[in-house]
Order: sequence, then C-alpha cells, then structure tokens
Amino acid sequence: MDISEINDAAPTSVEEFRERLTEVIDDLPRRLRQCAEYIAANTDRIAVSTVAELAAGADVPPSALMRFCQILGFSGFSEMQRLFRGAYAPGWPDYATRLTNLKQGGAGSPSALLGEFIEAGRASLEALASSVDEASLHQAVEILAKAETIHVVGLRRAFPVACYLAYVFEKMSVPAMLHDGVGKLDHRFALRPGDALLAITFAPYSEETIALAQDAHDRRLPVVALTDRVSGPLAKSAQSVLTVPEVDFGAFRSLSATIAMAITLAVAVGSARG
Amino acid sequence: MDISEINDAAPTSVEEFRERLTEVIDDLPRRLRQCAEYIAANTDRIAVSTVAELAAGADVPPSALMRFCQILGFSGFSEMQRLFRGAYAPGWPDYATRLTNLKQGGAGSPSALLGEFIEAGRASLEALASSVDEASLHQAVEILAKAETIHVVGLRRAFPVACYLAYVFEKMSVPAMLHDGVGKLDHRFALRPGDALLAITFAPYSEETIALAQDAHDRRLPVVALTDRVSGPLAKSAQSVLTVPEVDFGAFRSLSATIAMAITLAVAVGSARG
DNA sequence: AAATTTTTAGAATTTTTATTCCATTTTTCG
DNA sequence: CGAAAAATGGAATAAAAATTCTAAAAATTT
Repeated sequence: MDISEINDAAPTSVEEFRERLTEVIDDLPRRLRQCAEYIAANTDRIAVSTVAELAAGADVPPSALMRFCQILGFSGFSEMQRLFRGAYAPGWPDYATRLTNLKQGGAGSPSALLGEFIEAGRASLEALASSVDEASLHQAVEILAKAETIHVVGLRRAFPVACYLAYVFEKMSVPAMLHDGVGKLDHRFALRPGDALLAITFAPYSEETIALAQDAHDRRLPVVALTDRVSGPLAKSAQSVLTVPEVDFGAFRSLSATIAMAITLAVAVGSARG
Repeated sequence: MDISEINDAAPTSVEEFRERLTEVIDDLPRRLRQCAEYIAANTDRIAVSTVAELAAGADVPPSALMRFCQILGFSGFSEMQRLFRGAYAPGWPDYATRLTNLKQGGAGSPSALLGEFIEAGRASLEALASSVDEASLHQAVEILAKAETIHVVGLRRAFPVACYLAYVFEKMSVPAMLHDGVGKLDHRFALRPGDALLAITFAPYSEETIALAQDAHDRRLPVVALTDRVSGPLAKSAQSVLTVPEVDFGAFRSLSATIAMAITLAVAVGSARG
C-alpha cells in the first residue's frame, strides 16, 4: 500500500468510519482485508474488546490489527476505540433500568405488561429501520402522489392504522376516502379511474380488504399494500408492497412500526402533492 | 459492613446485578454508596470505561470502586466489566447505521421521514418506560376491571387508539362500546350505572370527549383518562389520569407510546376479569 | 530469475490499567 | 469520652494491554 493512499485524517464519527472502511477495503493486502472484513461485521464490539480479542476473532496477529487501525487514519487501536466508546451512548441510561423495574412488578401485573409492550414496540421500530425497502417506499409514494383520490382500506386490527392515515391525509388536504365497512356497505364503486387504493391487512388477512384490492386491480387501478409479508395475499394485486416487521407480544401486536410507516407515507405523499 | 452480609456469589446477569445493587444500596457507607448510585445511573458505561474513569465520575478514589466491586461479589472490576461486555449486544450495530442511512436519503425524502418517525416512536416508548406512574395504572385497571360495560371514547387523532382498544376488548371478551361519533349521534345514555368510561384525548382536546367525560362524572360513573398532561381538561372529571409522553415530529405524533399504554390497559383489564 | 518493495509475524518494550496494602481518618458502641 | 471496628485515600505493585520494531516471507517489478 502506497503511503499517498493513506488518508491521515482519522474518522471522527461512526459514519465516517464506515465510509472510510468501504473505501479502502478493496485494495488491501490479505491480512489487512481480513481485519477490515471482521471489523465491518463486528463494529459494535470494538468499544468493548481488546486488540488481542479482535485479532483473534479476525484470525490475524495483533500487530496486523494495529497496522489496520493506522491505515484507517488512527494513531493506533486506542484512538479508534475511543471513537466507539464515545459514540456508544444509546437509549440505555434510564430506560433499561425502568424497564427492568417495570417487569419486576410481577408477571401479569400491569407494569410488567407495559414493559413487554414497550419492548415489542421498540423492537418493531428497530427492525423496521433495518428492513425497509427504500425502492418500494419511493414507488408507493409516487403512486399515491399521482392519484386523484386515495382510498384507504384496513379492517379489524388494521383499522386503527387506516383511521390514522385518513386523519393525516385530511390534515394535509389530500383527498382521501376511508373504507370503513360501516353497515356492511362496500363502496367499491367509489373508486374512479385515476384513483389509487392503499390496502392494509395482516395475518389473518381480512377477506374484504383482499377483495377490494383485487377489484381495484382488475379495474387497472394502482394498489399499494401495507402488510406483513411480501408474499401475502395482496402480492398479486398490488403494484407496490410495503412490509412492516411487527413484533407481537402474546396475541397482540404493537402497531408501532406500522403506524410509523403509515404516517411516513401520508406525510411524504402530502408534501409531494405540494 | 459485616463480612456475613457479603453475598460472595457474583451476579451472572445484568438483572441479577441490578437486584443485588438495590438490595445492598441502602446499608452501604458513604463512599460505597456514592459508587452504587453512580453505577446504578450509569450501568451502561461499565462496559466501556476504566476503573479510573468511573471512579472520577462517581467522585471517589479508584480503590473505593474496587471495594465496591468486591462487595457485589466480583473478584474485582475486571470480572464485573466482563459481565457487561458480554451482555453488551445492543441494537445499534445495524439499527443506528441504518437510521443514519435512512436520514441521509435527503431532507424530505420518504426514507428520511421514516427515519424521523421511527426515532420519534422510539423516544416516546423510552420516555413512557421512565415516566409511567404505576399507581395510576394500577388504579385504572381496577376501575375498568370492575365496570360492567366499558365505554371508550376518542376522536380525531385519538380515534385510532380508541378503535384499537375496542378491538382488543372484543378479542378478550370484555363488554365494551366504542363511541365513534358516527352521524353526530352521541350515545351518552348508553352509559348505565355500573359502567365506566375510558376517555382519550390530546391537545387540542376534543370538545365531545371532554363533554362525555364530564357527563359521566356528573352521573357518578368512574372515568379513566388517557391524555398528554396530568392537568389537562380531563383532570377534574377523571378518577385516574394516565399520561403518555408522546414525541412529535412535525405536526404529527407517533402514537407508539399511547398504543402501548392502551393495549396494556386492555390486556390487564381482560385478564383481571378472568 | 534476480532485485526491490511490500507485507507479515511475533518477540520486546512501553504504556496504561487494575489491584493490593497500609497508614490515617471516621464512625460506632460500651 | 475512649477504645474498638470500619471505612477511606493514596501510594506501591502487579497485571494486562497497546504499540513498536525487526527479521523473515511474499509479492511485485524489471
């Protein structure tokens, strides 16, 4: 490795670190690449490991890891570790303590339940952050932004989400219609050419929602699905399928991730329409 | 400190550690208590700090911290740290990075929005964990568990929550009635002696909800409020006020914390009724 | 294929960090 | 109040970890 390739400015944030890593990883000699690959896959352990431990994990001698740190711009391992030890200040401080206390209230107690549901919600949100398909999201926004009237359908457990969407669309002056199934009336003929359908359903999937989506699809209207599996029953009628990984506790789901996704859709569509 | 009080079995999990900590914290001499308090408030930093750093933070000499570790049952600081370094497997290897990536999609892009809403949701849940008033929660569950029929009211942005509650009550075979304001009908006379009202509203508070709560209160029916401030307009009509600290992004709220609280109520009430 | 450069491994060294020990202070109890 | 016990601070020591250095091995170039 040529000395001129060494960017001597050390990364000052975890993101910069990752950028730098992807930047150099391809033209690194064998041992150093081993380091880079192991580190890329175990970035989170830098803060709590020693050189020897990481080196053992990467299956290289400690000195190789030292050289690796220096190539990344750090003076040595300690400096690199300092970055990660500093950056590590996540939600823990009070939260974890309280959560433990809540759960200690005894199994079945309201506090313990609350602790569980909070955790389920948080896990769902985190999973959503790491699993979202940006392309589908983008496509969904485009479809809905182009539509004249947006029809929203979601029943049973998905109904709250549909309601919230209807509320936000209203607030943003987006023409939207909520299909709520009141009086078992279905308003399928309210879908006019130029409209789009946003269908929300989770296992066990609601018949009416699937039927409405199918109907819209048959009439060549674009359908966006918000559901739990790419291959669910909405897959064949929808142009764009958004999946949310919702973590259940007991028989109930938190809806956190679903609502985050829903509100994002609504706001993005609202602003795209100007 | 008497030697016999020293439980020489070192904690083997973070939970055990916390239990042990609360167990001993009260009968500890001054310096050691300082350690205990600092450690309790900064548990998350044990994995990434040195004795000297923690001691400085707690404002005690390093040797005090060492004695503290030993009182907890560890052979020394290193052994204690090992516990936390092992347990340290937080959500951020993937989550935090992804979140940053999402936000980098550019201000106003769907991904960036999603990132913001995810964060707002997470923050809300964490705040809920540390702010919940267990006594009120317990009281609320008791009130609702004793009621014959539970009436649920929540309009506008609170409507999704009310719907979800109605759904969960239904699933748990709890007699509940959702006051949805369809057709501007109010069903205030559906509230019978022995019933209870669960009223949900957030600023700007919905007139109808406040009025119904007031009405119920006037007729001596118990009211549980789910709202955003203890001193909100429901304060005087409600027996039990549950507050949820919801973090907004832009003009929109995540509802995560509210839903977590709602579902907890519903499930706790459902099981209390057996 | 020889010469040059780069890369590597591991031992030696330096630095940092943890731990112990004991003289001194504070607290407790008769 | 005074003696005994417990707690404390800090210096001394031991252990662990980081870092450097060099001879040998690979890789590259001519």
